[in-house]
Amino acid sequence: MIDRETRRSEVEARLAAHVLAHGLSRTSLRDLARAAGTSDRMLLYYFADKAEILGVVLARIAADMAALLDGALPSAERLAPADLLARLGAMAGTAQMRPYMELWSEIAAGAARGEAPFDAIADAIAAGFRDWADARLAVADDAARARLAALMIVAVDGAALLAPMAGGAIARDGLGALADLLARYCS
Amino acid sequence: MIDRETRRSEVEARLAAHVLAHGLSRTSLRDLARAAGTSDRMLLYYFADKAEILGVVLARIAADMAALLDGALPSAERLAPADLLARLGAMAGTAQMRPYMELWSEIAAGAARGEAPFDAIADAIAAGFRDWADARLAVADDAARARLAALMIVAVDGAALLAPMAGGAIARDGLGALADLLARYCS
DNA sequence: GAGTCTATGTAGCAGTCGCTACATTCGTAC
DNA sequence: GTACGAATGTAGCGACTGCTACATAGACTC
Repeated sequence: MIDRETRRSEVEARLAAHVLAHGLSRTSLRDLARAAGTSDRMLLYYFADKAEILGVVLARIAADMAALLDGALPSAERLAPADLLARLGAMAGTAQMRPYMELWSEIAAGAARGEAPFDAIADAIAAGFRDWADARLAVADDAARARLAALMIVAVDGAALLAPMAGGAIARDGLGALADLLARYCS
Repeated sequence: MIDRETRRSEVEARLAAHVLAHGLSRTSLRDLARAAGTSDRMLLYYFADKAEILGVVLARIAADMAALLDGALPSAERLAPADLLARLGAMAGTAQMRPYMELWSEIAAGAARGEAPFDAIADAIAAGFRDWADARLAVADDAARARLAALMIVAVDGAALLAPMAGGAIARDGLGALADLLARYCS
């Protein structure tokens, strides 16, 4: 027999892949179990209940996304606002990144209704986003940098939310207009 | 007995109020019926099935929101980008407007997964937003105005999505930073 | 080999879901 | 009054939900 913790970790990884691919709508215990190659009975052996499953899985996905972001743009180099926005916008449109953004908007919508565990996780993810941007902006003044970091996140999240609509035109035009503004501001 | 169309319209209004207040999570036929003061049996007498109910109700809510926006800021007067953003941001934070924005993020999340009827409705709402902003921006060049309108919508939607997180700080700071940028650009 | 603990299967409970068959009441036309 | 169609109630179906009681199989200790 295989060690429980090892097996649980494997299951966790498969669950994360499934949730990332299919969102939060198809997450009954039986669906999740099928995706993880086990039974609902075993899921509730590894985890206390469904809420713990979602919490653990979403936390893992958030960590994966953070690692992906860090890998794509190391915190060592700092960019001008317009450049960082361009990089962010390009990354958010990537096939690799899109599932994360779609899931993120689902989590955010759940958090808006105050549903657990989405509210806590959404808070952590949003703060992570902002810190990530703050650490990569080449802006001397602390307060100004924090505000610009917030703007980056607001714009990219808004674009992600609007990406499916009107063929992505609104998201594209909005980010483009902001990039123009930022370029003017920095020169 | 009351005329069927009259009764159906009354039910529709109550359903809209309920969905607006509670979002899409508590929308079982029995929940909806209770909120409308009728029975699930009667809902399926007025409407073909649950999908039609949601479609009709969401369309009605979207129309209400459009009317609310028009009433708050008539299309007669055109504003500078920074001013329009300030007005939009202030309105989105209103107690009257918040339920619409929360529901909007739920609809957008559903649309991102391609679920009917959210995809079609989301498209219509997003286009309405953009046209609304476009008709109120005091910018001479058509292309530039369209891009700025898209930016308004992207920013306000991003802020709405992030409003529940970190006490609203990210949304507030992001919109503030953008307002500064726009003010500088316009002067 | 008996006893014990962990891992897993089987079966099912009580509740909710969308939806429907059937029966009944009511207003109206004749 | 009677016949009829429209409106409404009652009851339930089959599928799904999260979760659990019970049984079993295997590994380990003595």
